Amino acid sequence: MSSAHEVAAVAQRIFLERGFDETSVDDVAAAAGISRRTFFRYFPSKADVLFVDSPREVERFRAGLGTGRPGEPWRAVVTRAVVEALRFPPEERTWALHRAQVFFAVPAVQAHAVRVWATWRQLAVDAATAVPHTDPLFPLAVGHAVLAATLAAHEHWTRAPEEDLGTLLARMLDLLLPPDPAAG
Amino acid sequence: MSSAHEVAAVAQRIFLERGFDETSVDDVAAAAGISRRTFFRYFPSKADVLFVDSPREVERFRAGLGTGRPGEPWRAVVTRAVVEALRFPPEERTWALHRAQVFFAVPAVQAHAVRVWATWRQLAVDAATAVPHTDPLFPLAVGHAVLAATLAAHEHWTRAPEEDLGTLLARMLDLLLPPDPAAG
DNA sequence: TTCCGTTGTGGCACCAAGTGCCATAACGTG
DNA sequence: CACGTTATGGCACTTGGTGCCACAACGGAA
Repeated sequence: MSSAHEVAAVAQRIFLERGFDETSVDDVAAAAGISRRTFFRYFPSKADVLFVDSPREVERFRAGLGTGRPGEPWRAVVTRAVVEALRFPPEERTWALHRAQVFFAVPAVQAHAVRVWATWRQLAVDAATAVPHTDPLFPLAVGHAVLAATLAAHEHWTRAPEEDLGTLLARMLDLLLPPDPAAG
Repeated sequence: MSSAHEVAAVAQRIFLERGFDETSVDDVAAAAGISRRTFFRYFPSKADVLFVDSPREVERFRAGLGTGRPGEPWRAVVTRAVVEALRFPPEERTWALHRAQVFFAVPAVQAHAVRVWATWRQLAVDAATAVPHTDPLFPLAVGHAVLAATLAAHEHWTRAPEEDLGTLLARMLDLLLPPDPAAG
């Protein structure tokens, strides 16, 4: 009855109404009809409520990075993987937008996202390591570029919600991914 | 006698010896000879101990962004500003390296750095806005690129401390800063 | 059905980070 | 010396987070 997703939905609604810092875990637990202790069994921290879908997105990113066709440029593969991983059905658009808005409004939430970012970055670094390159900084650069582009796209999206997130992601990646190392 | 810098020095030493999460604020306060309450008057949070120099670095970054000579490419100006802002005298190298190591080892510290990052990013975004461009995503991309390059350079530095941080920063910025928008 | 092991849940006590309030010590100025 | 200002310390309180234990719910085996 009270699955993690349902608790997350309740929590996100309250966060939007009252603010993240102004809402205690007890408030969320009470509103969701569970005990405080059970809340912390569902989510390792208060902020993690907003990242319920994260494991699924990470998994899709990992899967997408492995779908490169022979001869396909690595930038295209990475871009496709990111866009596919963060795609959502139209009915979840509002939910995703609200999540992004809370994210950029509350430093404490961004703070907790650091752990999630690390996973993304590591996947991108691993993928870039497989690309032939001479500069040893190349893989790390790709990893941080993926993160920066994702962040930047979401930030712009919260200010221009009518635009398409997938397009924004692709454009940001085009601006931020390092040039092809084979060219140098 | 017990200035903020001295307390910070004591704290960083303990963090290195015993670990950040394993050291309580009471431990630091006791070791520094001040009360717990006074500690929180010096630093807004436990993690902020590691960012004592941050305001000065931010100020140097801001100043550096304003030193562009006429005709000088914007990428060169940004790169110079970042490298100059994060330059330190040789005797502080060990201190800076230790700080970077604690930083990447402890997610809680990275978490708190989000606020500092926001300042850097905003300065870079403002500087990029002044550069003639057509793509509205350009300034945001520059802001996130500066952050990503700084992070990536430090991360690499912690794994290869014999290399020069300034050089690493410049190389990472060269990889991650968007191409000149006037070319497109 | 009863018995039993597993799992989900709640309550309780506890620790650490952070804050507000107030008392008091230190200090320069008249 | 008296005074106001400022730095410090103590105390109580809130909140996030965890460990431990008790108990209810559930499914399978006798």
